[in-house]
Amino acid sequence: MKKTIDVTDDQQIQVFKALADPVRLAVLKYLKHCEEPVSCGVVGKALGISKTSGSYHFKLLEAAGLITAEKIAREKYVQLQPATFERYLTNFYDQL
Amino acid sequence: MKKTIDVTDDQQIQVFKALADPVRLAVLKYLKHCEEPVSCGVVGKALGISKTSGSYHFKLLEAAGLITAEKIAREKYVQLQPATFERYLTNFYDQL
DNA sequence: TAAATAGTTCAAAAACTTTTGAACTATTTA
DNA sequence: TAAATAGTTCAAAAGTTTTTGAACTATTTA
Repeated sequence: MKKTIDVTDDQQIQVFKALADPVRLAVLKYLKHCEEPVSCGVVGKALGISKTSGSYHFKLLEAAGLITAEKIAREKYVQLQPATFERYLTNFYDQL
Repeated sequence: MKKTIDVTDDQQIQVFKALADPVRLAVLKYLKHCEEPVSCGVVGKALGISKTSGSYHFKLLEAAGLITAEKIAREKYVQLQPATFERYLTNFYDQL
Protein backbone atom coordinates (compact mmCIF):
# COMPACT_ATOMS: atom_id res chain seq x y z
CA MET A 1 0.00 0.00 0.00
CA LYS A 2 1.25 3.48 -0.92
CA LYS A 3 1.67 6.02 1.86
CA THR A 4 -0.93 8.80 1.67
CA ILE A 5 -0.64 10.62 4.96
CA ASP A 6 1.44 13.67 4.14
CA VAL A 7 3.32 14.65 1.07
CA THR A 8 5.06 17.74 2.39
CA ASP A 9 7.55 15.94 4.65
CA ASP A 10 9.53 14.29 1.92
CA GLN A 11 12.94 15.72 2.70
CA GLN A 12 12.40 15.23 6.43
CA ILE A 13 11.57 11.56 5.91
CA GLN A 14 14.45 11.04 3.52
CA VAL A 15 16.75 12.40 6.20
CA PHE A 16 15.38 10.05 8.86
CA LYS A 17 15.53 7.06 6.49
CA ALA A 18 19.10 7.88 5.65
CA LEU A 19 19.95 8.00 9.35
CA ALA A 20 18.05 4.81 10.23
CA ASP A 21 20.81 2.42 9.20
CA PRO A 22 24.01 1.36 10.97
CA VAL A 23 26.19 1.39 7.86
CA ARG A 24 25.23 4.96 7.05
CA LEU A 25 25.61 6.05 10.65
CA ALA A 26 29.12 4.56 10.61
CA VAL A 27 29.89 6.49 7.42
CA LEU A 28 28.75 9.76 9.02
CA LYS A 29 30.71 9.05 12.17
CA TYR A 30 33.79 8.37 10.07
CA LEU A 31 33.37 11.59 8.11
CA LYS A 32 32.86 13.62 11.25
CA HIS A 33 36.47 12.98 12.15
CA CYS A 34 37.88 13.99 8.79
CA GLU A 35 39.00 17.55 8.31
CA GLU A 36 39.08 17.15 4.53
CA PRO A 37 36.84 15.48 1.96
CA VAL A 38 37.65 11.78 1.68
CA SER A 39 37.18 9.39 -1.20
CA CYS A 40 34.39 6.81 -1.08
CA GLY A 41 36.97 4.08 -1.46
CA VAL A 42 38.86 5.15 1.64
CA VAL A 43 35.66 5.28 3.71
CA GLY A 44 34.41 1.98 2.35
CA LYS A 45 37.70 0.24 3.11
CA ALA A 46 37.84 1.69 6.63
CA LEU A 47 34.36 0.32 7.34
CA GLY A 48 34.72 -2.95 5.47
CA ILE A 49 31.85 -2.53 3.03
CA SER A 50 31.84 -3.61 -0.60
CA LYS A 51 32.15 -0.91 -3.23
CA THR A 52 28.70 -1.69 -4.61
CA SER A 53 27.11 -1.38 -1.22
CA GLY A 54 29.16 1.75 -0.56
CA SER A 55 27.92 3.29 -3.78
CA TYR A 56 24.34 2.62 -2.72
CA HIS A 57 24.75 4.12 0.75
CA PHE A 58 26.66 7.21 -0.43
CA LYS A 59 23.90 7.85 -2.95
CA LEU A 60 21.24 7.80 -0.23
CA LEU A 61 23.24 10.05 2.08
CA GLU A 62 23.78 12.51 -0.74
CA ALA A 63 20.11 12.43 -1.78
CA ALA A 64 19.17 13.24 1.80
CA GLY A 65 21.60 16.15 1.76
CA LEU A 66 23.60 14.79 4.69
CA ILE A 67 26.80 14.69 2.64
CA THR A 68 28.02 16.47 -0.46
CA ALA A 69 30.18 14.82 -3.08
CA GLU A 70 32.60 16.04 -5.67
CA LYS A 71 33.93 13.79 -8.40
CA ILE A 72 37.58 14.47 -9.15
CA ALA A 73 38.81 12.31 -11.99
CA ARG A 74 38.39 8.67 -10.93
CA GLU A 75 37.51 9.41 -7.38
CA LYS A 76 34.51 10.79 -5.54
CA TYR A 77 35.21 12.86 -2.48
CA VAL A 78 32.56 13.15 0.17
CA GLN A 79 32.10 15.31 3.23
CA LEU A 80 29.43 16.05 5.78
CA GLN A 81 26.91 18.81 5.18
CA PRO A 82 26.27 20.06 8.75
CA ALA A 83 23.55 22.52 7.67
CA THR A 84 21.23 19.61 6.89
CA PHE A 85 21.61 18.15 10.36
CA GLU A 86 20.92 21.59 11.76
CA ARG A 87 17.89 22.11 9.55
CA TYR A 88 16.19 18.72 9.94
CA LEU A 89 17.27 17.47 13.35
CA THR A 90 18.21 20.22 15.75
CA ASN A 91 14.77 21.79 15.97
CA PHE A 92 12.72 18.85 14.84
CA TYR A 93 10.57 18.74 17.92
CA ASP A 94 9.64 22.40 17.83
CA GLN A 95 8.94 22.21 14.13
CA LEU A 96 6.66 19.21 14.49
CA MET B 1 23.25 -10.31 6.06
CA LYS B 2 23.28 -9.23 9.71
CA LYS B 3 24.51 -5.74 10.52
CA THR B 4 27.88 -5.82 12.29
CA ILE B 5 29.09 -2.24 12.17
CA ASP B 6 28.26 -0.87 15.61
CA VAL B 7 26.25 -2.29 18.42
CA THR B 8 26.22 0.70 20.74
CA ASP B 9 23.85 2.86 18.68
CA ASP B 10 20.79 0.76 19.20
CA GLN B 11 18.54 3.33 20.79
CA GLN B 12 19.70 6.01 18.37
CA ILE B 13 18.81 3.82 15.40
CA GLN B 14 15.48 2.79 16.89
CA VAL B 15 14.65 6.47 17.21
CA PHE B 16 15.55 7.19 13.58
CA LYS B 17 13.64 4.13 12.36
CA ALA B 18 10.62 5.21 14.33
CA LEU B 19 10.82 8.65 12.73
CA ALA B 20 11.40 7.37 9.21
CA ASP B 21 7.77 6.70 8.41
CA PRO B 22 4.94 9.03 7.38
CA VAL B 23 2.28 7.36 9.52
CA ARG B 24 4.36 7.70 12.65
CA LEU B 25 5.34 11.26 11.81
CA ALA B 26 1.65 12.06 11.43
CA VAL B 27 0.95 10.52 14.84
CA LEU B 28 3.67 12.64 16.46
CA LYS B 29 2.42 15.76 14.73
CA TYR B 30 -1.08 15.03 15.97
CA LEU B 31 0.11 14.47 19.54
CA LYS B 32 2.16 17.66 19.47
CA HIS B 33 -1.06 19.62 19.33
CA CYS B 34 -2.73 17.84 22.22
CA GLU B 35 -2.41 19.30 25.68
CA GLU B 36 -3.54 16.04 27.29
CA PRO B 37 -2.86 12.35 26.69
CA VAL B 38 -5.16 10.99 23.96
CA SER B 39 -6.40 7.48 23.35
CA CYS B 40 -4.94 5.44 20.51
CA GLY B 41 -8.41 5.09 19.04
CA VAL B 42 -8.89 8.84 18.80
CA VAL B 43 -5.53 9.31 17.09
CA GLY B 44 -6.09 6.38 14.76
CA LYS B 45 -9.50 7.63 13.70
CA ALA B 46 -8.20 11.18 13.14
CA LEU B 47 -5.50 9.82 10.83
CA GLY B 48 -7.57 7.12 9.15
CA ILE B 49 -5.46 4.11 10.07
CA SER B 50 -6.75 0.68 11.02
CA LYS B 51 -6.59 -0.30 14.67
CA THR B 52 -4.17 -3.14 13.92
CA SER B 53 -1.84 -0.84 12.08
CA GLY B 54 -2.23 1.76 14.82
CA SER B 55 -1.31 -0.80 17.44
CA TYR B 56 1.84 -1.64 15.49
CA HIS B 57 2.92 1.99 15.07
CA PHE B 58 2.20 2.99 18.67
CA LYS B 59 4.26 0.06 19.83
CA LEU B 60 7.26 1.19 17.78
CA LEU B 61 6.96 4.80 18.94
CA GLU B 62 6.80 3.65 22.54
CA ALA B 63 9.74 1.26 22.13
CA ALA B 64 11.78 4.16 20.74
CA GLY B 65 10.81 6.26 23.74
CA LEU B 66 9.19 8.95 21.60
CA ILE B 67 5.84 8.51 23.32
CA THR B 68 4.73 7.16 26.67
CA ALA B 69 1.51 5.22 27.14
CA GLU B 70 -0.77 4.54 30.06
CA LYS B 71 -3.51 1.96 29.91
CA ILE B 72 -6.64 3.07 31.71
CA ALA B 73 -9.26 0.38 31.65
CA ARG B 74 -10.13 -0.33 28.02
CA GLU B 75 -8.17 2.55 26.61
CA LYS B 76 -4.53 3.35 26.12
CA TYR B 77 -3.57 6.99 26.43
CA VAL B 78 -0.48 8.21 24.67
CA GLN B 79 1.55 11.40 24.78
CA LEU B 80 4.82 12.71 23.47
CA GLN B 81 8.03 12.28 25.45
CA PRO B 82 9.96 15.44 24.50
CA ALA B 83 13.08 14.42 26.43
CA THR B 84 13.77 11.69 23.88
CA PHE B 85 13.70 14.15 20.99
CA GLU B 86 16.04 16.37 22.95
CA ARG B 87 18.39 13.52 23.78
CA TYR B 88 18.61 11.83 20.38
CA LEU B 89 17.98 14.59 17.87
CA THR B 90 18.84 18.02 19.16
CA ASN B 91 22.55 17.43 19.51
CA PHE B 92 22.91 14.51 17.16
CA TYR B 93 25.50 16.15 14.97
CA ASP B 94 27.78 17.13 17.82
CA GLN B 95 27.43 13.70 19.38
CA LEU B 96 28.31 11.90 16.15
C1' DT C 1 -26.03 -11.35 30.91
C1' DA C 2 -25.41 -9.93 25.96
C1' DA C 3 -23.62 -6.70 22.89
C1' DA C 4 -20.49 -3.14 21.97
C1' DT C 5 -16.03 -0.98 22.30
C1' DA C 6 -10.71 -0.53 22.87
C1' DG C 7 -6.90 -2.57 22.05
C1' DT C 8 -3.54 -6.78 21.17
C1' DT C 9 -1.70 -10.78 18.83
C1' DC C 10 -0.79 -13.77 15.11
C1' DA C 11 0.39 -15.41 10.53
C1' DA C 12 0.33 -14.44 5.76
C1' DA C 13 0.80 -11.23 2.13
C1' DA C 14 2.51 -7.06 0.22
C1' DA C 15 5.83 -3.57 0.01
C1' DC C 16 10.18 -1.88 0.61
C1' DT C 17 15.38 -1.89 1.45
C1' DT C 18 19.89 -3.84 1.25
C1' DT C 19 23.43 -6.97 -0.53
C1' DT C 20 25.51 -9.45 -4.10
C1' DG C 21 28.15 -10.30 -8.32
C1' DA C 22 28.85 -9.33 -13.08
C1' DA C 23 29.37 -6.04 -16.52
C1' DC C 24 30.35 -1.47 -17.46
C1' DT C 25 32.79 3.60 -17.90
C1' DA C 26 36.49 6.52 -17.06
C1' DT C 27 40.94 7.55 -15.39
C1' DT C 28 45.61 6.46 -14.05
C1' DT C 29 50.02 3.89 -14.05
C1' DA C 30 53.45 0.79 -15.97
C1' DT D 1 48.80 0.29 -25.23
C1' DA D 2 47.61 -2.96 -21.41
C1' DA D 3 46.57 -3.50 -16.77
C1' DA D 4 44.99 -1.58 -12.62
C1' DT D 5 42.00 1.32 -9.95
C1' DA D 6 37.63 4.10 -8.62
C1' DG D 7 33.23 4.18 -8.96
C1' DT D 8 28.35 3.12 -11.17
C1' DT D 9 24.58 0.34 -12.83
C1' DC D 10 21.70 -3.55 -13.16
C1' DA D 11 18.93 -7.52 -11.90
C1' DA D 12 18.31 -11.10 -8.68
C1' DA D 13 18.37 -12.69 -4.05
C1' DA D 14 18.04 -11.89 0.78
C1' DG D 15 16.30 -9.42 4.47
C1' DT D 16 13.17 -6.21 6.86
C1' DT D 17 9.02 -3.58 7.60
C1' DT D 18 4.19 -2.69 7.07
C1' DT D 19 -0.61 -4.00 6.21
C1' DT D 20 -4.31 -7.06 6.47
C1' DG D 21 -8.00 -9.82 8.53
C1' DA D 22 -9.41 -13.06 11.93
C1' DA D 23 -9.40 -14.40 16.52
C1' DC D 24 -8.66 -13.01 21.03
C1' DT D 25 -8.89 -10.41 26.05
C1' DA D 26 -10.78 -7.06 28.90
C1' DT D 27 -13.89 -3.47 29.98
C1' DT D 28 -18.14 -0.93 29.53
C1' DT D 29 -23.06 -0.18 28.49
C1' DA D 30 -27.79 -1.60 27.75
